[in-house]
Amino acid sequence: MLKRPTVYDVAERAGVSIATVSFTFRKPERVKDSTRDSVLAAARSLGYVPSANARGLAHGRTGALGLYSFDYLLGTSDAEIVAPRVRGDAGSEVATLERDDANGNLRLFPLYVDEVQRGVELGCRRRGFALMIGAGCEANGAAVVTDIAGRVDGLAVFPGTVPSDVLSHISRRIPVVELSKPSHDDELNHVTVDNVAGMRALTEHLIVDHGLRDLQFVGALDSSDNTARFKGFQSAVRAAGLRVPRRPIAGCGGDIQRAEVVVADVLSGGGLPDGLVCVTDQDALAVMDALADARVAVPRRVAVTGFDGIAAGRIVRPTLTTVRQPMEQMGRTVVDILVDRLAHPADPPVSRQLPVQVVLRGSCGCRQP
Amino acid sequence: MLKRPTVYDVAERAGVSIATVSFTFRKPERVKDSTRDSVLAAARSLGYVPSANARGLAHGRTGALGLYSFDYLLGTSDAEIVAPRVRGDAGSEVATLERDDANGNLRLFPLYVDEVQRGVELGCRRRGFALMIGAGCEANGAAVVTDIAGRVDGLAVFPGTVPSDVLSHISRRIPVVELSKPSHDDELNHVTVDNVAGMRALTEHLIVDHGLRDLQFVGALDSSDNTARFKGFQSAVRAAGLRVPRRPIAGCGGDIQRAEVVVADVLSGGGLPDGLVCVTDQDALAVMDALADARVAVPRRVAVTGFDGIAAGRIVRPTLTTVRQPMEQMGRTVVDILVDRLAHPADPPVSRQLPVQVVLRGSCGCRQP
DNA sequence: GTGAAAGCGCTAACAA
DNA sequence: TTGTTAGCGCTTTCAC
Repeated sequence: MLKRPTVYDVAERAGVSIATVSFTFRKPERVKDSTRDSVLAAARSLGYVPSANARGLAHGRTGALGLYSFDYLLGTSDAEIVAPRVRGDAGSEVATLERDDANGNLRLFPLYVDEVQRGVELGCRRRGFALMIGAGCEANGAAVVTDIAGRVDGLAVFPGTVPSDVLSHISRRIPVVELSKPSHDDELNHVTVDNVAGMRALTEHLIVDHGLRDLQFVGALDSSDNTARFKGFQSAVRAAGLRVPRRPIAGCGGDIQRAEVVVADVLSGGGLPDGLVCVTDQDALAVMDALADARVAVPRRVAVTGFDGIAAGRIVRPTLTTVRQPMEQMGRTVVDILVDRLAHPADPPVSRQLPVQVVLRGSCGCRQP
Repeated sequence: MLKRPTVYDVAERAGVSIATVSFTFRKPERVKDSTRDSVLAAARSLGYVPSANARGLAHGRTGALGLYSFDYLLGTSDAEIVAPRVRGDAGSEVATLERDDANGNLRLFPLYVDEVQRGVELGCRRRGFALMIGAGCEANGAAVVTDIAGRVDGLAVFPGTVPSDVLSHISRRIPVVELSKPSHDDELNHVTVDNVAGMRALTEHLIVDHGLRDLQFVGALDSSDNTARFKGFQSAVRAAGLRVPRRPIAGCGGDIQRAEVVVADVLSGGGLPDGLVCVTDQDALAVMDALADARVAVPRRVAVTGFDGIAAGRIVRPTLTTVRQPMEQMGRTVVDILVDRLAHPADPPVSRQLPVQVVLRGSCGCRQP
């Protein structure tokens, strides 16, 4: 392990040339059986593992795809790091936890990004690509994503994670898919969902089936996804002849502290509306938490809805009415696009829009909490 | 994008040598300000992204770590693939789902491997490594893992995913951590948990606090983790002076069909024991499902317990009593070991054992279902 | 402060 | 069928 064996070592040991070693691994059928056997034997005895790095360099392709995502994990749970025990440490004690509440204690994992990533993993496997994943924060984001871009044949990024100039820079080198953004006239490929139609359908449901009249939209319009959702909301409200909120209530990004502020503002301000239509599930879950703290019954006194369809929405009580994105399918589609782009580099960028699905659960009043 | 720009292109454009270009990116302080500016400008106008591949080759290190895991994802949900709509496709309809049961419908994601992977991701980020992930099946496993091994500086694998001869082969090239296996006298590093103590404590709880006398162990002894858990179970039963089952009841690996067979066997065989101590949460969840189908009340007529602490155990009713592994911490520890090995290649392999935690919930009778 | 040149480990013509 | 050889894009002494 000190000096990693190379083709040269194997060739020498087997008494052949390096080309023959290479052939033995890439096109085994082209070398004589006896040669192959001796090369394989030499490789085995040496512990030879071909360097995909060098191969990629020579061949012009790395055979890997990259995925760059949010850094929402960072700083999660350093507190829980405990000094690890050494094996054999006498009497490694076992702690016992007697209370473990499903609701509050449950982390939101898997989130939207996790489920999309899962789809990407599936896609890569199916297409025979390795997957390189990374995430960064504002500070080092550009550096990290550029690093990854330098390692792969194609890259997928979540929206809002990479400055667009960095992205367009990268896309001159390799194909890039940006998730959840409409196609500008840019050189990027896109995978989106129908945010407008989804949010419109959900809002219509609140109005038509539950007879709600006074609806407010909660969430920051800091992404095109969110903006489109607000448009869908407005359009449904307008079509019903109701008063159309000009602006959303500030969101909380899933942060419970900020959700409490939001709820306090709503309560002290114009009073409670009939429904709070949240821009994401994470916003909605935080808002529901804050409402519970404020003793406001959901859905009886106010309906709450989300958007995304993350797993946690099925777990909370009341269960969360939402619009589900086909997250895994989005991930697979990303890979399909990238592979296709690799095969046809000259073709113009593509944009695929996937359908969404309204999921009616407890928080809108459809089912018993 | 057709011809990816290289150092040569940048050097030419900036009117400097390739060494200067390289220096500009690696040691910016060593080039004159004006030179750096012109190189950066050239790089920008060309869309230059350094090839980490080539750098790795020249430098001898890739700066990436690898994680190889189960292929439990494969073949998951191809059925749900729908023809994607093209953007602008008029009236992308929105389906509405009115029933969405939390229990049955919920996928088990995130599983044990997902949570460990999360820890690995965190660790990589903290240590400045990229992460390459992959998984394979029996058929192509060796090829896939070798491919990954050829791309990274260090590799982590889940137990039972890679034949040990392949692993020891790889470990001659790069440091390898195998999860959840005790240290043999091998050249691999290991991260384990205290399976014996955990299962012993859980079993004691059933005996002492719930007064259960007739306990059976459910699960295949096909891994050292599982074997250790069985040992812990036996040891607690023996210490209590109860009859010690010589062999476990065959497990089901989380498969509901096979769980039904297991439950049918138990019912038709010696009759229902007081408790079914399952080797993993997935086994336990499947067994609970099968028991529910057979109208056997848990925990009233039989207690059921698991091992791992996956998220799904908090969601099912009754909630699952189990032993929680510190999965995220295991992932972080894996990275720590790998990085350390890279820094001190001559040191002997290490083994870290992490503590576990008994989590008392509904399925043993501790809380209301 | 900058350039020339020798590799890093492998692939793929082209020759033999 | 196998060997020779010229790169792939970058880093890194060592001169200048």
